[in-house]
Amino acid sequence: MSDQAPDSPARRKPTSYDVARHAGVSQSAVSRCFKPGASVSKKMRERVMKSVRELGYTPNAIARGLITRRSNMVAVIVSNLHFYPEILSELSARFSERGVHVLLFTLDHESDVSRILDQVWQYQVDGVIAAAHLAAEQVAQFQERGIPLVFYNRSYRDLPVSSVCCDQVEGEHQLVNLLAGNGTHKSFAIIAGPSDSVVSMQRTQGAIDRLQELGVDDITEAAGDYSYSSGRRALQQLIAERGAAPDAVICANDMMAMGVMDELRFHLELDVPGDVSVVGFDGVRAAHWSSFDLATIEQPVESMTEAAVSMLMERIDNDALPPEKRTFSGVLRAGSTVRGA
Amino acid sequence: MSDQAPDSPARRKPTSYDVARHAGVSQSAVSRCFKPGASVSKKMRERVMKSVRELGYTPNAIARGLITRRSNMVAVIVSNLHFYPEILSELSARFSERGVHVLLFTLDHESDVSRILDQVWQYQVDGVIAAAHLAAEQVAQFQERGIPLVFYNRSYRDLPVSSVCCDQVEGEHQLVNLLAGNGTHKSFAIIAGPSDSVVSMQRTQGAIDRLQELGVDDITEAAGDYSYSSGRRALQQLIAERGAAPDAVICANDMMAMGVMDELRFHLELDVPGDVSVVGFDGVRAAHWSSFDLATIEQPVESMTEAAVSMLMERIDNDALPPEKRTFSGVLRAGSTVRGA
DNA sequence: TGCGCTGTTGCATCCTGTTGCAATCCCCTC
DNA sequence: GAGGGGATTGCAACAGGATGCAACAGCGCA
Repeated sequence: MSDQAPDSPARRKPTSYDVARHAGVSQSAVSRCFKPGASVSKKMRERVMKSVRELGYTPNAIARGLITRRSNMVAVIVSNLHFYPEILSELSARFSERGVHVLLFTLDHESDVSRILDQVWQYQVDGVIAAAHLAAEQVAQFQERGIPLVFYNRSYRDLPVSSVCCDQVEGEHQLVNLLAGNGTHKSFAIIAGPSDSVVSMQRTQGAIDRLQELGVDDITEAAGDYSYSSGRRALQQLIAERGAAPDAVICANDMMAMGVMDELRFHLELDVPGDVSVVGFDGVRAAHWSSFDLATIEQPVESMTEAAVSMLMERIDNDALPPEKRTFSGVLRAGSTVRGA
Repeated sequence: MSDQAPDSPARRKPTSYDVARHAGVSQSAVSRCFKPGASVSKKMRERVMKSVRELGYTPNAIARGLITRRSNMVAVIVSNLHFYPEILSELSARFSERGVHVLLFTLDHESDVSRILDQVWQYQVDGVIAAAHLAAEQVAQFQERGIPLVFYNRSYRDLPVSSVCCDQVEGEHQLVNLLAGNGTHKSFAIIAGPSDSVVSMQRTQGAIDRLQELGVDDITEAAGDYSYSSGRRALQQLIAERGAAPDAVICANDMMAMGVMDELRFHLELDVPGDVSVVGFDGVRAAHWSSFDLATIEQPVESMTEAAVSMLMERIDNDALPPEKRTFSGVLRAGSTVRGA
């Protein structure tokens, strides 16, 4: 009588009720067969699973999430500019091991943040990893709503939030020590990232402080946006300002450092490190390539992602855990872009 | 009497019932205030919204998805190796414009696929973008379940599935024409990607066919895994086999081409393009850098992602739409790695 | 055979919104 | 003031599975 073909491809997906009817048991029995550790006899489980296979049943994670108040999803918020693909796939893999799924949010403009957060609340995620800048009142909303939040590679000195970072200041000190080791560099330039980036601020300030400790006072500053081309532009601007290239350029990240290297070598006909030394920060893949072999600080990405994931999961399982900041030391990679190193 | 502090941070999130009670209206009225185009009087909407603000209510997308059978989530499946960050953020942004969220799945090993698909079914996603290889029977499951699927940058010649591709064969023809244009190249090498990559197969076969059309018969082949270092290794192996460097190296993607360039220039002391010409495929950012300035085919990433997203959305809204394959032409970028070009 | 204990199972209710339908309201017209 | 019609609003039935509690089965032991 029905006008729907019994095996039409658009037929309704089977539910636990369908399975229960087919197996001649109650719906709750079916439910229990999918709950690890539930009290189900072997006979019951086999009977149910047989029907499950025959009907092609898959539990509905949405419905489950509604009643358990656990969606098993976490949001990962990344701002477009500074995102390394490795981190994202690393995060995704590690969450996946724990049966948790990643809902991805990318930010084009900082103004999107509140719109994004609205979405985050709606989707009932169990927790959030933020690799983007949030305002203090936005951070406060997480606390109000009881949603665990872990910052990745940025920390808020005066806010009680969890974060995983690489020690930016220590890293810059290592780089400056490498540069200053043999006294061949007199003038220094620093190319910062975007002015609203706390990480850039920490890195550049770390470098400046160490330089000043060592008695250097010829320091010029410029800023880019973390991209290759912005590194090149910043260098041009810097040289226009100074009238000559500095002895060493300290860049807030590797991308800009590689831009600087290419500008020096291919457009200004200067040798790296013969004429100018260059250092970066991050340890991205391309920095290892023979074309660059850049001196940089390698962030321990694996340890950092593992830490971020486990911190978040712990806080999802136990909401009484206080915020915690974990800082990892970066590893100096000397490369061959520093004169005399 | 309650032992729960009234403003404890862990208090239950307000639901539409709480809002309704607070505003003195029915729960369905609250629901309608969040449904665009629903019949709600201005007075009612204001009254409800006032309570919404006062209680800090956010609709629960999970519960909504349960009844509407639309989760407004799509799964994006990427296999680790060949993924460009740009594509992912591009996809995420375009879906976001349409109010759709991205659930990210990354594949480490091909064996993960069926486990991943299981997760995909459970999460009731409205559709799937796959930038990974699926077996024919896995593709069939999508049809059975009525979940729209669009492949990104890989197509199945003999399967009725939707896909968005760059024309690999045409692109290779352009590259070979560029190389062969002035008759200075006699011997050619081809570095393919992994053997299970259909894209790599198409690209290398496209190049070989065109070379043979032009009467070239000195062609050596090797394979890498799409990575920079595998390009270098493949070149070494190739030279060991031939006894000398070929006149031109055609690489299945840009990463390997850059590896080849670096191996040639920095380890074999050969000039590019003076001694050896190199071409890639993809048009990744680094290919544009002055260090490489690689001859390659630029995939029209924006058009392709837009096409993938709109194809998927159309099929989510209308499940009667037949599969469609869309192929975009790549744009030749001459660069400066081809002798005499 | 009867009793108590442990391990299973089913019942009923709950989670949070959405929506068809019917009741109601408001305002205007006659 | 009564009647009519469209716009609003509320009621109640879902969507699909989780779970506390009570009922019950099976088994060992007296």
